[in-house]
Amino acid sequence: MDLIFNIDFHSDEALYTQLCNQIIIGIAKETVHEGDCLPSVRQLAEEVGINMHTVNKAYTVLKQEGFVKVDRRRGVIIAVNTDKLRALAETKENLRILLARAACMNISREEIHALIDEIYEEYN
Amino acid sequence: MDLIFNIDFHSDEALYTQLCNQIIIGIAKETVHEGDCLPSVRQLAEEVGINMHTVNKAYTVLKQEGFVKVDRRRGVIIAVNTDKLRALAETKENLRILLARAACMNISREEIHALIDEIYEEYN
DNA sequence: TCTCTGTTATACTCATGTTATAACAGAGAG
DNA sequence: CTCTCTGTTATAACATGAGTATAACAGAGA
Repeated sequence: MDLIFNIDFHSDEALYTQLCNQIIIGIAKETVHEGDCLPSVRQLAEEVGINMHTVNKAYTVLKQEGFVKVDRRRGVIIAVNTDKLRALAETKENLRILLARAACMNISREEIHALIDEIYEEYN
Repeated sequence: MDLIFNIDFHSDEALYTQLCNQIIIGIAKETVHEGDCLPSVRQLAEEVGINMHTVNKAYTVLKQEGFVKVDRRRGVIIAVNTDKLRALAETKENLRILLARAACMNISREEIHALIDEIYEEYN
């Protein structure tokens, strides 16, 4: 299956951030796999109706964060560069504020665990 | 114990967002409780060395998100307005992208559950 | 050579974050 | 009533970032 991009122009999330997130979710759901090519910047820009530079920014961020790399011959390809210690630290910091909000709203630890399982089911 | 604000002027997070997060974490950790007063906008601005309007924006956001309310006599006080269904939905959506990143970096479901428990321990 | 990659440069518009100065209404204290 | 404290509002200025636009470049494959 191929990646389908769904851009919300009225969202407060930046367009390039939406692209990044959807690609990352695609990797997690195994819609795309290690070594797969992503559309060229011009192609994807045309497809979703945005500027080439916005797509390029998304790819640049994904490259810096270690999700893709550039192959002169094939373009941008999925290549996850695992820095697990750093990823664990970042995940924990992001969870800290997310769980604080949840705790304030009376969401229990058990409800969070349940949500985690539900989402991991989505990722097979 | 009182809230201690730690502002990072070099962060890419907006100053008012940092204030919001630290207050929310303070509520979750029970450093501040329902009914407690927050510093006045001018007081807090002076304390952390930023503009009054930046503090005011943080308070306005917290009010809109249902963490505080304004009492004409006492100022801004902690008052969590629970909209649990909405909170659950938002939490799940935020977890989705966070877990996708984690999954890409080979962080297992069990490791996430462990992180959750570690953080909830911080919140007693 | 032609055409496709990503990349770089420049420039413009627009929204947002932050600061600054100022003023206003409501409420408590003297 | 006056003084002083609240939050709130208005206006203006500036820097930064997001997004677009047009254009050009080097590398690689056909």
